[in-house]
Amino acid sequence: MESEEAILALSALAQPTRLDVFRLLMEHEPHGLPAGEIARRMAVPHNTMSSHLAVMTRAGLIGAERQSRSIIYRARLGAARALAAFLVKDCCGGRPEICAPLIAELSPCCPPAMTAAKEAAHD
Amino acid sequence: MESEEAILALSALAQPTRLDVFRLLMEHEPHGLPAGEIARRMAVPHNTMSSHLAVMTRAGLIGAERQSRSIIYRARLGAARALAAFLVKDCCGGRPEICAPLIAELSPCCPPAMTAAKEAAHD
DNA sequence: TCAATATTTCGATTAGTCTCGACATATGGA
DNA sequence: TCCATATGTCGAGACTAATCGAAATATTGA
Repeated sequence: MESEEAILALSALAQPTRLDVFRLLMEHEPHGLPAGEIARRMAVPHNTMSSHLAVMTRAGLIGAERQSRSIIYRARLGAARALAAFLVKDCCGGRPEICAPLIAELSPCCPPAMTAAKEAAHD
Repeated sequence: MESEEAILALSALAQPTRLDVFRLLMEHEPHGLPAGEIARRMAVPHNTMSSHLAVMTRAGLIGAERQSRSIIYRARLGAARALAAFLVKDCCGGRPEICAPLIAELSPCCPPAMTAAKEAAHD
């Protein structure tokens, strides 16, 4: 991920409504939610939400697909992962020891590199 | 990490100069760099840089310590890790399988669950 | 074709951010 | 104390983002 791309994603998420929308859409993976439903749940006018969704789409954080009259938005989990990786990647270049604790922090909820699907059922 | 705190960190990093400064300071861990040196390297007036550094400090991304006439800034790696974790944490709640790939993505550069405890002592 | 629904675009207002010159503060040494 | 160095604060101008009413665009079904 390039800096310019990261800046887009960071500014998209650096806004309360949009951050909440992204989290909402993450919760609704893989089905997604229609634009109107998102606006209703966030208690934001539909046109305001529309511009927020446009910002997030431009940043690559979400994707849209028309389904009859509705437009279904879905979180792009890969984008979140890429951004998270970007934030700690630099330090890894020369010194893996610096970001190793990140793995440790995430590992409790997501056992790394093994039968994650089964082992994590106790969560 | 709370949303409000995350928003502060995200907006702090959602600006080209500040993102570059953060990466620069990451590279210079654990020694840090004086404010003037940062401004010089980024080719930005010292007062402009001063306000950027203030924003980042307020967001908890960097820390400052006076050393004689200079003020040495250092990246707070824990903040970067916390932000990265925040970005993927929600999905882990119900479905670890969604963020397991993040671990996979970071693992190549940072072998997980190794000497993390020993190496992370200085952060 | 017409009306109802779902979403986006336009336009204007308001609020916030970025930048930098000028000035202020803090430190160390002569 | 006085000066040089290092950094921070203030204030103004230019730019950008957020919000939302009103109008425009798609889609579906009668």
